[in-house]
Amino acid sequence: MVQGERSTRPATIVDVAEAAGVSAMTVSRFLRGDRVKAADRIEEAVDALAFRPSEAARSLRYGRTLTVALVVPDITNPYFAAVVRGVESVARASDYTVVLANSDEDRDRERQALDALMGRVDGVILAPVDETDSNGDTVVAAGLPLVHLDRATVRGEAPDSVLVDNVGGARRAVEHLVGLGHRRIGTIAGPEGSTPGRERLEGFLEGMRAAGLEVPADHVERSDFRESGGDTAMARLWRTTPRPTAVLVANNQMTLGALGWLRRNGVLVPAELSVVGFDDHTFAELLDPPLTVIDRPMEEQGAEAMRLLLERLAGETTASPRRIVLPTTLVERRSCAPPSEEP
Amino acid sequence: MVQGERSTRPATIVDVAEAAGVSAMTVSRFLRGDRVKAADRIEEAVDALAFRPSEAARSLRYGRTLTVALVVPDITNPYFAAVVRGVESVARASDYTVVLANSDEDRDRERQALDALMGRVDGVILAPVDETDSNGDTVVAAGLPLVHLDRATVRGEAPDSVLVDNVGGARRAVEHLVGLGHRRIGTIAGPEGSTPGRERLEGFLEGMRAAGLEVPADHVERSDFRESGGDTAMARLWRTTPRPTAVLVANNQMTLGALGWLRRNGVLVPAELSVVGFDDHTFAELLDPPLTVIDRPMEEQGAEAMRLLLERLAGETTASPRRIVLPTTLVERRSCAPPSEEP
DNA sequence: GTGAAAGCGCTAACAG
DNA sequence: CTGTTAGCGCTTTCAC
Repeated sequence: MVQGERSTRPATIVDVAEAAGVSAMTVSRFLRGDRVKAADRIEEAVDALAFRPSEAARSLRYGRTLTVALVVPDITNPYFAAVVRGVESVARASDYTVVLANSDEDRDRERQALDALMGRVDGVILAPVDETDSNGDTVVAAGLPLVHLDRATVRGEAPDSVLVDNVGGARRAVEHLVGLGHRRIGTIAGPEGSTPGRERLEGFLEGMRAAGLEVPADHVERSDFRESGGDTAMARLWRTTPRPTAVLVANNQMTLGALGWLRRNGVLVPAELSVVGFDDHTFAELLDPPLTVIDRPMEEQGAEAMRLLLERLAGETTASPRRIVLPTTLVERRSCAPPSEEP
Repeated sequence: MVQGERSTRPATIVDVAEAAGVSAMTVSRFLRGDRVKAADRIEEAVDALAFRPSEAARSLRYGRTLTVALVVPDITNPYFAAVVRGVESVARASDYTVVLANSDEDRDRERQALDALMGRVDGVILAPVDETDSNGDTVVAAGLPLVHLDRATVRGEAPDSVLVDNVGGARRAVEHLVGLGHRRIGTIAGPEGSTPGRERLEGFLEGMRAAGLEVPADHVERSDFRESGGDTAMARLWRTTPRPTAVLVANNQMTLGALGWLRRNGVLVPAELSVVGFDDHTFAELLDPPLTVIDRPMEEQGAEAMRLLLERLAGETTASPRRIVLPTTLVERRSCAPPSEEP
């Protein structure tokens, strides 16, 4: 078949019916799996004409597209890649197809993406760029089910959501460091507007309070979840006096930036500074030293989100919003050690 | 609006027409941008009813979905993230929406993804998992235009494609190393089945031949484009005798793996081994030492692919397949130095 | 078992 | 400037 040979328009169910000498209805039944006398002839005709039912016609007829959208803020983040895998694994067992869209951590892109998808999908899994935002309302207003993933929003109706225990995870990291003897612990936190940013800082502060430790203002660095942000935040943190002996970094990308800065500036981990990252990463093991992190069930998070969405799609529309919170765990590697002697 | 309030079915163009006291046709014209007397009343009705035209009906009517698919083998590779950006930037200026699918370097997943997309999109940009594969035929058979990105295939009809000068880039890397005085240069190559895998090795061998240098068989490591692959390949390469004084690694992920191994094993770069990577990476600058790489215009590659696809979609179906090859460039950082004295 | 008719929501073509 | 008619490809009645 030659590229671009679109002259012969795609075969329709009527073409198949004629070729097989039956009515369109019989072909339709055959396709659905009903027992039909002319099965053989229809099958032949389908093959011969390379017939594929028109999705557009089906969608119009059914009022559904059998497609759902997954909108994430950063496709290059391995965390979201794992989420995609989880979503797809559940979707494969259903009738639904998943399409992916990337908002690039940008509110407007997110809105555009959602706008473009409305009408093409039956439901949406969204990891919102910003908590205070309400782009998800577009989806709800269109009458489509929405599931929030990883991040909640504070505005608008709360939809179903699948989150992780960020507070507990950050607390656990602090406890680990305190257990090693650290008393001056800093953090590189995420953006205020995002759930993981807010909650991981909360957990950090809770942990410190519980241990009876003070947190000087300059030991809390606000950043942006990007590598470059982690880099500059680390630079500032290192310049404080007294400087922390350990640091919790609130996501994988920023951790890489922070470690880059430390290495370039000859700071030894963990001898001079202990580091705990948030979110595991293929990278974490390859680093020198291998990185201690707070991990979470990533694929499972995606899978849960898809399950919730499927339930909504199946019609359980009256149930009140559900909120699933998955646990976080500490993965000990070698980036943490007892603090060195006081200078 | 309450989540799940789907009881009131979405408003149709007829609902709007009635509310505004005109015919459906007039509403249709208004929506298209034509001048219409009742514009105000229609606008009001549209807002009041939260009307959104049904994409399914439009698709059926037009015979087109105004959507294209981009199918990539690894969404976590920053290279493909950049490609996505390029594709989307061109798409935004057109009427088309882009949906993303991930094949995870798996032939079957690729086929499934394409199957699911047929009928939902008007065209496909595909970065094939394997050259010897012909999943793209599904697309062509469905009468849809196809553009190959980054990787070509050898089977089936050749579609339009956007590639880069892998051979030239790899050669350039070798020339750079030879210029520094290296004579024993090894390579960690990609999978045989993929275009970049094959071509980058070709370029490497060409460069060596041109410099009059021998390449012992054990200085060529076949790997899989993954971090873990780069790691183990580096281990093997380092154990050869005599070992190379420089190495070209055929993609970004494997380079990270190789560097991880070198660091864990205390091999100093570039003092003991010079390293050139393929594909730039936010990471390349953060590494210690910053990595010298062969770079290529990634966003541009995506943009070109989308441009080719748009042309096909506009109806230039007779033009013979085009093949765009973009240049690669050497980005010198600090991972290469003259070889140390012979032991 | 099978078929004929009707309609999902939208718009091109043809009147007015 | 506006409305009427017809039909995109499919499937759900309702008949036979």
